[in-house]
Amino acid sequence: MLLDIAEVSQRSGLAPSALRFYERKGLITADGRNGLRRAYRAETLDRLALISCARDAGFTLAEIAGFLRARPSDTELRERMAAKEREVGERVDQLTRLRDSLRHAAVCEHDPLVECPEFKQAVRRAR
Amino acid sequence: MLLDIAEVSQRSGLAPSALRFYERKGLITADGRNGLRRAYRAETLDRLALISCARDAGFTLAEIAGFLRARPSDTELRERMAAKEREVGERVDQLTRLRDSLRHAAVCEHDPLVECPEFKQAVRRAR
DNA sequence: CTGCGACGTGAAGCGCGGTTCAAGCCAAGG
DNA sequence: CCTTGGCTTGAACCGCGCTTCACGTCGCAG
Repeated sequence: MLLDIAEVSQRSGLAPSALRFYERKGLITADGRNGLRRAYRAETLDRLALISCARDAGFTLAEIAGFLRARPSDTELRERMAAKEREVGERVDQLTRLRDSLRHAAVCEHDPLVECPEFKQAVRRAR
Repeated sequence: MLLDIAEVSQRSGLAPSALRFYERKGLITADGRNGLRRAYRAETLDRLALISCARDAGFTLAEIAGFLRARPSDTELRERMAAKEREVGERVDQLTRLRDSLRHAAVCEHDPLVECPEFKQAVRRAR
């Protein structure tokens, strides 16, 4: 019932070295061994998807490890998650403005582009 | 008319060491010297705001340097900017879903939180 | 003239998120 | 039995974005 590390690596898109690295950092655990080879439960794939997602979103591995240990009773952690939610929300706004700037820059005729007043204004809004 | 490095550092929120670092990387130039001290034109502050903004958005300094050199005639670069715009757009969508997941996680009663089906589904959507 | 403090330089160091390397073990196939 | 190939380990290394360090040079106040 356990998946070999090669299988997990392939299906998660993460290198075996990354899986071992995550194990050292306490993000995942190997649930068995085939000889010396690590073997993982299928749910580990869900967990890895979550980790990749959060890491892409700019969370540090240490933060992710914290959230993974979360239990409903941990109110301090809940507060940190709520704070993180606000932070992510701000980031969404900022990136949205940046995307709009890029959209304009891609068709703007100013030379250099950086001097375009529309672009500059967008940057000011994005601060 | 030129601003001393200390002034620029303070007003941009960047350490003098960071300004020198950016100069080595070709992101900014010192437009003069007061004795040995670097001095910058006021527009450098705009430029630094742009750099900070883009860096916060996940651009590498090398990418930023490329965009700063952009001229309207540089069609290859325009294409890269358009590509980056799409990329940022995807990131906005992903972060939006992540924010929604966090919002739910902060009030969810599952133990551990990671096992909440609603949360898991949100992660799948965010992939 | 003599500190003092903030700048200058190049080189080294740091934290993050891994990858790569050297050396070794193990299971399967020829 | 022996090779092959993919895993194991700890340790070293990498690229990024800076900061810190050691050492030197300014300009100004006392």
